Amino acid sequence: MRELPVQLATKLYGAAELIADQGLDNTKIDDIAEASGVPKATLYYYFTGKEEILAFLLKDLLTAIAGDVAVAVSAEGRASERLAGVVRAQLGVMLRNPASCRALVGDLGRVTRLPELAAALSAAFYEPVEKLLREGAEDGSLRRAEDPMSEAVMIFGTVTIAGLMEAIMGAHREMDAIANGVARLLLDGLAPRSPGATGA
Amino acid sequence: MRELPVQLATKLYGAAELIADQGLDNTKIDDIAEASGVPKATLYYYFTGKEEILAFLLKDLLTAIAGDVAVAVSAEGRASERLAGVVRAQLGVMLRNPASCRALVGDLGRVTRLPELAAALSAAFYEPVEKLLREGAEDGSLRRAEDPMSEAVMIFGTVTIAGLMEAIMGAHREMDAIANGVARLLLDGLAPRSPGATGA
DNA sequence: GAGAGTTTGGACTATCAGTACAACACAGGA
DNA sequence: TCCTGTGTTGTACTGATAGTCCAAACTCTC
Repeated sequence: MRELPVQLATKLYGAAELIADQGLDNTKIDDIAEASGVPKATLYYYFTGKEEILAFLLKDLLTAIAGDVAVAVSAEGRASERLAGVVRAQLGVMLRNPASCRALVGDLGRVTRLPELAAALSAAFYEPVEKLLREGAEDGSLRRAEDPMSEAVMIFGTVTIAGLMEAIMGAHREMDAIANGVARLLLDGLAPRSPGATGA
Repeated sequence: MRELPVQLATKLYGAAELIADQGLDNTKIDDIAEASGVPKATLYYYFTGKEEILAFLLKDLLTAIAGDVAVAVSAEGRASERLAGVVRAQLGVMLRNPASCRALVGDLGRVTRLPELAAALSAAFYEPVEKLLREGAEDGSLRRAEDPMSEAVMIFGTVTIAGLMEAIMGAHREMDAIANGVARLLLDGLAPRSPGATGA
């Protein structure tokens, strides 16, 4: 992939929208060319194919995150506060670039888009866990969540990413070790337990 | 999609491997036919296309998760313990079906597979956050992590999924509200703070 | 104004997803 | 036994489109 002129890069952002809406392989190269105003021949001059175009867009997103995260990491204050800053930084970039985010999942989402899968996911995870969170508030073993639904989503995210990492890397750790790590993070958090030194 | 004979479904699992390795649209229908031993004409008799085949495989994974999670949720014990069980359940299914997991990401991973993106991700997030976790252990604002790398991964997962959810659903909440929710989960965890009622 | 790198239109090719259809298998019911 | 419906499969076909090729033009810089 050749060095990309800025002007051209700018034009490409519109393509993220397109890919987000249709999924990568329902999006024709000619569509991208038309939507971005960059001729197909030029696209092929810079990229080897549409995957590389999407990769460029995602890399761009990551670079933006990298930048903002770096700032947050090296800010003033205790680590716990800066961690909160990191969270804000990443979320900020993502919310400012919804199209790229949607393209990221959209590609995987062509499959997940099917309503039955969304329903399956909800039944498989969100509803049971949400119920669990409520029960935990009852029996006192979990704190009361102000938004159980979105906490259920985050829990799912945490477990899923941890699992994917292992599945992809080829599980070198014991399942129990992973599960304990995840459970500990979810239950106890990152703040130290005893000395009331909770950040932000 | 017609009701799928069990025998046929079984044969298809091999296809997950294929899709995981090559990504969905580098995988030809004819490849899937050959690898699974199910003739192309039969595949089209049951599925409308390869997306639906992948969707079937993922739905299968979700159904398995749903089953095991349901068991964990309705087990005996306090909610916090059962939550740990949920984590184990999901991870267990995922690690037992690495090919499907890889297919899930692989499709998105065709793009992420590019080494430069993996490197970008690492630079953008894992390394800075890992550093942050170490610093937190120093200044006492975060507990000492036994495996900062994998905690960094989980943190990334939590934030990313939360962000994706908003980006996809079309951000109806304020960024700060989301960030606070995420930060609170990450820092304090789900266990109640004051009464030493930590689960599991 | 020469020459290197870039940009573009347009025509071409090769590959494959998806379709069509006929033949076959095999059930159960008359 | 034949008949009918439901799966199953091979094969041949078509249409779309990703990706290639190339020549012409355009834009720099020296």
